[in-house]
Amino acid sequence: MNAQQLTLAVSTVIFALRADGEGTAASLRIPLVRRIRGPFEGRWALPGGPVEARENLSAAAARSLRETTALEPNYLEQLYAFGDVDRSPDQRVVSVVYWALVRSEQADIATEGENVRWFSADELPELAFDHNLIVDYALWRLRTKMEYSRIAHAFLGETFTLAELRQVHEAVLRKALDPANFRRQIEASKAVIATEQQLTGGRHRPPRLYRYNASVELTDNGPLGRP
Amino acid sequence: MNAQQLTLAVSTVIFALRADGEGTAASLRIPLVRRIRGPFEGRWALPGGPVEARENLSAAAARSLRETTALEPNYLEQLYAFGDVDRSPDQRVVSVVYWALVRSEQADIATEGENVRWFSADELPELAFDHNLIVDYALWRLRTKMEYSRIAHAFLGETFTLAELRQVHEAVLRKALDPANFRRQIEASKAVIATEQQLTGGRHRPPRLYRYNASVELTDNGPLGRP
DNA sequence: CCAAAAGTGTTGAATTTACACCCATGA
DNA sequence: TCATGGGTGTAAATTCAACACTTTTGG
Repeated sequence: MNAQQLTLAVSTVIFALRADGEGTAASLRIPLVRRIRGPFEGRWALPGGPVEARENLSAAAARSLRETTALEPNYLEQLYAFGDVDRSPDQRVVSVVYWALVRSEQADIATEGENVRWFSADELPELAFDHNLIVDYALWRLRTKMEYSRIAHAFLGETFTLAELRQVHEAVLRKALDPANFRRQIEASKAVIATEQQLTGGRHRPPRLYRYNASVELTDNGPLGRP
Repeated sequence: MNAQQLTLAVSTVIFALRADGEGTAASLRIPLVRRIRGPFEGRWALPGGPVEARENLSAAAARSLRETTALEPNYLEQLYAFGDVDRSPDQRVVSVVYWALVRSEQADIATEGENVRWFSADELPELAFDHNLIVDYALWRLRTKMEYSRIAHAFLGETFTLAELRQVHEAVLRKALDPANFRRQIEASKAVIATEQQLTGGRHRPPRLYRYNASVELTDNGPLGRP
């Protein structure tokens, strides 16, 4: 192996929940950056860049993410290493891809300009390289993991109502969930702790606010622990 | 990034089910190779090697596995990319690690010599680099996946009895399973097809032989399909 | 009072688990 | 015939899913 022949890079699929307009239900959105040089110049691509010699892979992912979109992820996990010989036309590039979740407030702050734009995760244009496949795989992982872990909390703030938590699940899984059964499931899992506060201002009975139970891991990654 | 500073390698955790002696229950075993140069000279390590410039990652894993142990895996899947800065003392090495399953017959053929030896997966010596962590993670993935996929078939031959299939599960999960309920679970999953043959020679009622149902994928890897 | 979402209760269905029991073979 | 694992039956326990109903607020 040899640097002239092989490059190691990181890329990140960033997910946020954002509503299109007022009153619309939130949907999964990801930020993409426009390529300013070839190959695939002008096409949209995942944020990323080369790995520095003295930088861990996850640090490289967090850095390139900060540099291109100014986002601070709430959750970051390695997705897969993509390294097929022909995935980049000129040189050989092996990309270690991460996926990240950011809070809605974060996503609003994120710079959106000529070269950074948010897209609906289910309706992407044709992207550079094999990035469509990568996003599809990240989406699949997110949806699979939503069903058996607590990652939904990474989309929410310090306190939240059970309806908000349920809406996260509904937006990601794209299906309605029974509020009564959802409540019991969450309570049985001990993933949340009830606070004494409630959220006022709605035109109905004020819901109780909950807090994430820090003694329960977001996900079980076995011996790797929190990545 | 630069070749003098960063090396890309592949390693593989290979699992086989082998009985210690006659009549003993089979247990999970993995082959390791002895390092013949520094760092960690003399220590046992996972088989692997550098990625060739014009070779896919999975091909590199299969090749290095063939070259060091002469094994042909029945199942091969990417595990994780390990790339912490300090995981190798001298140079920076990023390893894309795969895990593989081989049949018992294969494992018997496998060369065992001065520099290749099979170890019980749960009682390993102190290995080179971060390879103990890697094996622990691979074990965790194998055990997790055994519960919701059909990878157990990768340990077995063309035809097998349900008792043999159950013993694979029991050996990997290290717990006894109810034969009656196991049978119903497997039959409900449509993962196997009954043949007309039965296995004679036992000192009891001859069990029916089954065949793996090829129309059911071994595992669901979403958009990645079979790796 | 009414509408709307919060929150509780209840019931039947589906799934899991434990274990009793019959079957077919070799010795 | 007996021991042994193959294979079937069944009932209790647990979990899941659907939905009725009560509560609490704003208007």
